[in-house]
Amino acid sequence: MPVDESRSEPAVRARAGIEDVALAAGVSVATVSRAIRGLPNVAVATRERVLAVAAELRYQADPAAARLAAGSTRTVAVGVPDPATWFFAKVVGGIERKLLAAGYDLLLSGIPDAAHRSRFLYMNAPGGRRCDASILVNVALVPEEAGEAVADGHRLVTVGFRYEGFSSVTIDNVTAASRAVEHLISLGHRRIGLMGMVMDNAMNFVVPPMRRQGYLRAHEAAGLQVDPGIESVANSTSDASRVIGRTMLDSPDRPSAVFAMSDEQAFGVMLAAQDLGLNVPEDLSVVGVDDHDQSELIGLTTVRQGVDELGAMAAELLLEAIEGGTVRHVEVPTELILRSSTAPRRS
Amino acid sequence: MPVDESRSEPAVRARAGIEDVALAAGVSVATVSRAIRGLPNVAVATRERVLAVAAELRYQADPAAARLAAGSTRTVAVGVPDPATWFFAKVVGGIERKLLAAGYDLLLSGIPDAAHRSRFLYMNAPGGRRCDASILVNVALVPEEAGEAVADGHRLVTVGFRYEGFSSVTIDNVTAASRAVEHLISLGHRRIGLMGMVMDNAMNFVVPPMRRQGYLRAHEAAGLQVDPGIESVANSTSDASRVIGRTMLDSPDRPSAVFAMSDEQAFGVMLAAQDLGLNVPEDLSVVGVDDHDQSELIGLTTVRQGVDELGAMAAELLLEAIEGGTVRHVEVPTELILRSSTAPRRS
DNA sequence: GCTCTCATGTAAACCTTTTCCTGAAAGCGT
DNA sequence: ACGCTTTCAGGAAAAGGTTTACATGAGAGC
Repeated sequence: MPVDESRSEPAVRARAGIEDVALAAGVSVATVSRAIRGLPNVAVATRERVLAVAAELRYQADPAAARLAAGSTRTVAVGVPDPATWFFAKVVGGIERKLLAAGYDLLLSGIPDAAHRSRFLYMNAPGGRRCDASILVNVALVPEEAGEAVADGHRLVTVGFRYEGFSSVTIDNVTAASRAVEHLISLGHRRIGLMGMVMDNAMNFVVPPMRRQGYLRAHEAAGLQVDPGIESVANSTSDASRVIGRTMLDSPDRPSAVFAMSDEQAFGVMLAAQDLGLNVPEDLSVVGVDDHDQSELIGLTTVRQGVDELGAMAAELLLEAIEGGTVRHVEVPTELILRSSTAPRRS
Repeated sequence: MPVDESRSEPAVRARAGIEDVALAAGVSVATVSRAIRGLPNVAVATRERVLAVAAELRYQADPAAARLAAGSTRTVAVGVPDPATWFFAKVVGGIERKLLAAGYDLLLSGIPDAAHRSRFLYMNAPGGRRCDASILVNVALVPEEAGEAVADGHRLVTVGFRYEGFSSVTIDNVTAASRAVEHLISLGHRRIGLMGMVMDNAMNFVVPPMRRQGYLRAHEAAGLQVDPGIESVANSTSDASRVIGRTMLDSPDRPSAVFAMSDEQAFGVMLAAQDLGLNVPEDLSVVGVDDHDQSELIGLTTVRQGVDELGAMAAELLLEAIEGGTVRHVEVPTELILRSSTAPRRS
C-alpha cells in the first residue's frame, strides 16, 4: 500500500465550503447562498454558473452553520411512546412520507415515561433550537406542561388527544367504541367484557377513558347494566392482554363478548380464549379498534381508523403551523368492519 | 388582555445564552462550557454554581452552534425502505432504545427507491455534517456507491446485508431458509412452493437470493427436484403475496406446502389459501421467516430472528465505530419455531 | 437627468467550543 | 525554608461556515 499521504486518518476528501464555490464561480458568498437557495435577485446566468460549480465541487451547505445563521432547522421532532409498536410505526410512516416530500428532517424519539416526556418538551422547546416544531403521538401533557408549552410558543401538533392551543388530529373515540359495543349488543350479547388500556398516570393518557365512555354509552342506550367485574385493564400489547384476558374469561359467568380498546389487545383476548379452549366466535365474540394489518387474516371485527392517514394529516397540520397557519383540529372518520370474530350469542 | 408588550409575536421568553450564564455565575464562558459538559479542570464549587445558574436560567446550548464549533453532531441517520413496516419498525425500535440511552439523536429517513438511497448517502456523507454516522437497514449499495462511501470515510453500519468496509449485523439467511424447508420435507412434503420477495434491481436487495439458495439447498440435500412453476415473487407485504399466492395455489398440481420468505408474506399465502377454500395446515402447510408479533396467534410456523435485537446490535456497532472501534460483522442466531401452520402431508 | 429596480458585494451576526495562555497553589529535593 | 517544577483552575480570543441587513453601482424607464 503506497504511503503517499502522511496523515493517518482515512483520507476524507477536503470539504468544499461556500467560499470555495464563490471563488470558483467568481462571485461573492452571498450570491452563492442566494443562488443555491433559489432566492430572488440573482441573474439567471449567474445562478446557473453557481449551481454548476457547486455540483462539480459537491458542495453542500453545512446544516449546523446554516441553522445557526438562519435560526431555522428544517427539522421536526416526533415523540411516540414506543416506535416499535404497530400503531406508532404506521403513524410515523405517514408523517415521514409527508415530511420527506416537504424536505424536512424527522427526529424520532421514544417517550416511554413522564421523565422522557418532560425531557422531550424541554429539548424541543422553541428556545432549544433543535427543531422547528414537534409532533406528539398519544403522549398527553399534564396541565402545567401544556401551559408552559403554550407560554413558550411551542409549535406542536398532537395526535390522539386534543389540546386547545395546538393543532390536533384525533378520532371520535367515544363513538368508535360505542359503535363496536352496539354491534355486539345487536348480536344479542348482554354480558360484554371490556379490555381496556392501562391508564398510566405518568402519561396522562386520554384515549382509554373516552373509549370506556363509549362502552358505557352503548350499554346505557340499550338499557343494559355494565358489570365492573368484567372490566379489565392491560398494557396495550397482545401479550399483556392475553394474561389479563385469561383471568377474565376463566370463570363460569364469563362474558359472551369482549370489546378490546385496540386490535392488538383483541389479539391478546383471542389468544387467551385459545388458551382456555374457547372458540371464537362460537364461545366468544371479540371486537377491537384500529384495523391492524393482520386483522383481516385473523378475522377480527374492528372499528377501522386510518392510522397512516392520522400521521399524514398531523404532518400537514404541522407544516401549516410552521408557515404561520391557524390552529386546526381534525377528526378522522372511523368505520365498523365486520369479520368473523363476532357472531350472534348462543342461547 | 393587557398590552404591556408591544411586540406582536407570541411572547417567546428571551433565550439565555452561555454568556448570560457566565455573567450570572461570575465566570467566563469557557468555564461555563466546561462545567456543563463535565470536562475536567473545573473546581467543584465553581461547577456547582454554574450548574445552578444554568438550571435557573433554563440554559441549554444551541445544538447548531455546538455542532458548528465542535464538529460533531451527536446524531445518527437511519435509513429504511419503509418505516411503517413491521420489520423496520422493530429494527428502528431497537436502534432507538440504544441511541436514546447513549444520548444520540435519531434522524429517520424512508428510502423507497434508488434515488432516495443516493440522496441519503449524499446528505449523510461525512462531508455533509448532518450526522456522525448512519445505519442502513435492508438497503444495499451498488458497488460504485459502496466504493465511494468507503473513499469518503463514511461511518456506516448495515443491517441485513454485509459489505466489507463497514460493520454489519445479519442472520445466516441460507441456513434460516433451508431449516424451514427441511422442516417441510421432514413432514413428507415433496412439492414445496416458494413465495419470494421481489428483488428490486434499484435496491439491489441481497436477502432474497440467499433465502432462495437455502430453499434450493434443502431440496438438494434431500435429493428433491424443485419446480420453477411454483416459485413466485411478490412485494414483501401480506396483500401482494395474497394476490400472487392465489395464482400459485389455484391449480390442480398446487404445492402441498409453501415456504415464504417473511411472515408477512406467509400471512398473504394463508389469506390466499383462505380465499380458495383451502385449510391450513390440512390442505397446505406454510412456513415463514421472522416470528412476527402476530405469528403466534395465527399459528404460523416460522424461523425466528430477533428483529429488535438486530437493531440494538446495529446501534452498538455504530457507537463502537464512532469511538474509533474496529469493523465487526455480527451474525444473530435464528431458531425454528413450530406452530400449527405445518402438518404432515396428507396422502 | 432623475429615480427606481435589480444584481451583487461587504461585513456583521449567529452561539458555541477549543486552543493557547496566565497565574496561583502544590509538591519536591536539598 | 527556599527555589524549582508541575499541576490545575480559569480567562481571552479565535474558529467554525453560513445567512442576511445594509450598501453600492449599473441600467432602465420616463
